[in-house]
Amino acid sequence: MEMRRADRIAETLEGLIFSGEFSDGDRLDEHRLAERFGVSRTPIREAFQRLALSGLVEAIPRRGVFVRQPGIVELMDMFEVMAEFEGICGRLASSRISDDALAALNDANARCREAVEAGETDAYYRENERFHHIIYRQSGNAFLEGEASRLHRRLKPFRRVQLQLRGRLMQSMSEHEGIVKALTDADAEAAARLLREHVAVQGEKFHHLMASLKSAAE
Amino acid sequence: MEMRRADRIAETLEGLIFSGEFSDGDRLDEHRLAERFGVSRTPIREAFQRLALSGLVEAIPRRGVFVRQPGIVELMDMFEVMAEFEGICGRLASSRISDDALAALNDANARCREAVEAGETDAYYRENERFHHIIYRQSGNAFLEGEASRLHRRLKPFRRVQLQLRGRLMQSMSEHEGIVKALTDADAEAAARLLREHVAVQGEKFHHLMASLKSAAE
DNA sequence: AGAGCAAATCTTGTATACAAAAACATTGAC
DNA sequence: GTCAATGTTTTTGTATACAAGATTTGCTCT
Repeated sequence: MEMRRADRIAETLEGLIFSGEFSDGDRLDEHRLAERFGVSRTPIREAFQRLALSGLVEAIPRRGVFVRQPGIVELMDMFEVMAEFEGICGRLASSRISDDALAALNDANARCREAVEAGETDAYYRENERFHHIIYRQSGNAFLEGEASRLHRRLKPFRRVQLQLRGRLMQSMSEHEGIVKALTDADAEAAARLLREHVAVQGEKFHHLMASLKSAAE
Repeated sequence: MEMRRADRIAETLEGLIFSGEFSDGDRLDEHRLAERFGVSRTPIREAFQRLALSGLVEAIPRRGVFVRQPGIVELMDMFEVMAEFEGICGRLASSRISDDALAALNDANARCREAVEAGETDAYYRENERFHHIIYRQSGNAFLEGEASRLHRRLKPFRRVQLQLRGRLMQSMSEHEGIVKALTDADAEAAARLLREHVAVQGEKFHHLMASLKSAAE
């Protein structure tokens, strides 16, 4: 099956939720969305199931589907797990990583640096993502790679906010370099620790996240 | 939404796949299943989506859905991640666990011991599950708890095979006791290490898993 | 007889029609 | 005026009908 149409709709809806067009608690009306997308209710419902499984909406039987943005507590939990994922990937990758991948990491990092110097947040964001995906892949565990990618993707909109923190880009950059060094030296524990700390939400990052959530809730 | 009917069907299908009625590569026919369950194709398709998201079947567009049992490599990857999950839960729980939960763990362990002595594999299996779920919960991270439970559930049929290993029950028991001790002492690193090793597939366990997979493939 | 093409058949994906349940509003009683 | 009960109206869940793509079969041509 798969229904390409439903897939496209799911993606679009995801975007609409992230962009804030639909916010927490909103009910998603099948009829309205069907009209809006010019399709019947069927593909809309299929799209809903996708979103429900990825946790973006909650489906209450005989009531409808509701947008469900994670609260601060859930978000912190998710970041905590993400940090652990990164750490595990790093630890495993430190002994399994290939020379090509190390080169690719350095390459991604170089582009990151260019983006920072040019002040291009979007470019930095893109290369940062590439950097992390390489490490997931080099964990040598396809299942872990999938799970890490899934959660990374889910946290995307919130991380984006974080990276806009002034001065954060530069710090993030230097952390990347430490991580590459640990991986190059095959220092498993250092790679795990640095990656965990790189992603962990603490200190100033925490307050910034709180603030962004509050403003989004208005 | 949620469709109670589709839910029941998804569960039933899951059971049929685990029980071996449908095996790897089989196509699941919508018409046939609809007839068999006495419903229309719609709920069957909804059930398929659930199964696809939990990874039990693969949906190929315009081709159909196919049962997709994990191979040995994928399975090892999943067990590796499960071991890490357990370790993380243990590390977090060691500082967050409540006295009530510790009592519950001891209780579950006592029942485990009874089951071992009575030779009741099923009872042991049930209590073992309870034991682990308590630890997931006590990680104090609801998201982590959910992810760990999900993977635990997915690996259920394979773990069951493992526990039938002669003498494994006894060893598993003593490992449980070590874990409870580490948690009681709030020894984070010991709890993490013991739980990781408890779940990790290595040595004899690996060979047994291999053998069970081969026999299932026939 | 075998390869290639075309028509028929089967299967998936989508739309619509229908049934049941929940939300809503109106009416009536206290 | 408020609360409850009942009837109306949405809205979800399911069935069926229809359309488009894939597969298979059989025919033709070499």
